[in-house]
Amino acid sequence: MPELPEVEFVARQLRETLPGRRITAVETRWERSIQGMEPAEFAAEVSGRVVTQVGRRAKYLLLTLDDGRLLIIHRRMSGNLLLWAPDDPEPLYTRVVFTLDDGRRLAYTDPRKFGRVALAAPDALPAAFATLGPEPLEDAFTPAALATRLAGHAGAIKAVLLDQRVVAGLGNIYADEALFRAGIHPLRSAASLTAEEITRLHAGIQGALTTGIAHGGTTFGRHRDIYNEAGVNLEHVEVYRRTGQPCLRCGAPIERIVVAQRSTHFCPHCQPPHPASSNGGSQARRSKRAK
DNA sequence: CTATAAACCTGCTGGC
DNA sequence: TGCCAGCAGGTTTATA
Repeated sequence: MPELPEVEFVARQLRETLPGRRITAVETRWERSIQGMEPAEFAAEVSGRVVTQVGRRAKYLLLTLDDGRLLIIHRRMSGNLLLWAPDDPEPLYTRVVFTLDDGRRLAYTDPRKFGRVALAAPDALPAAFATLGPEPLEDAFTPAALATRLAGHAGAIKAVLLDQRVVAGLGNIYADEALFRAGIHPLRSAASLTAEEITRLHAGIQGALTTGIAHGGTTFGRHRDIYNEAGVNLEHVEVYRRTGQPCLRCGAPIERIVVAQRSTHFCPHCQPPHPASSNGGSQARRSKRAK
């Protein structure tokens, strides 16, 4: 479930709460939620450590410990991190519990059990980290950088945007939103996009992500922040899960197709299938015959 | 390489 | 009301 905005929002909350706190105990309720070592070893290694920093890379949440190692959490489809006050009952679907030295606890909850918690040294990160693409909200991510990443990918742009090696952090919601903002059909070949389209896509990616973060992420099911509050970005999405509803720009009904096994939503008028001509985005009209 | 499917899991929703 | 098919924010692995 969580994509970059949902992970980033939670990282920001944890950053105000966790640094300086010591983890005094770790309990595992579902063994496979711990990756790479036995739960007992994990508990022994993590217990007693102080959290010094909170960070994020792609959809991974990174807690730096005072021995330099990283607690790496990936929520996958249904994971949440909930701050759990001493008097409250244990949250549903709790898989791992971190007890803090102020008496509060941080619960990793995950009904579907896809998410993973791991401990790793900075120079021995999980293999996936080595191939992650650029962070789309960092300065180095320019339209030219995006163009470089897309070059050579003949597949559908929607599928390419979901590839974490191309750009890190986009998932199904924000890929659809970014393509709508850019006026690009999800089945267009990534390699076929013009420089102008890539510039619009770059802006669409950043716009969709920052909007998502500003609204606490998109919740239509399970995403919650550390205080168990839902994000409200679902009220601000333009195409995701809006099948059959009128496009907010032109009124045409939003369509749903399947791309790379994922539900894909787009406006058939604002995101035309083939060429870049007759673009619904109202801008980009004249550059066609310039050459 | 690209592409598609299946696996990992459980819960929720909508249709009949 | 009850049951069942289908769907869900992600990633990895296996197969063409």
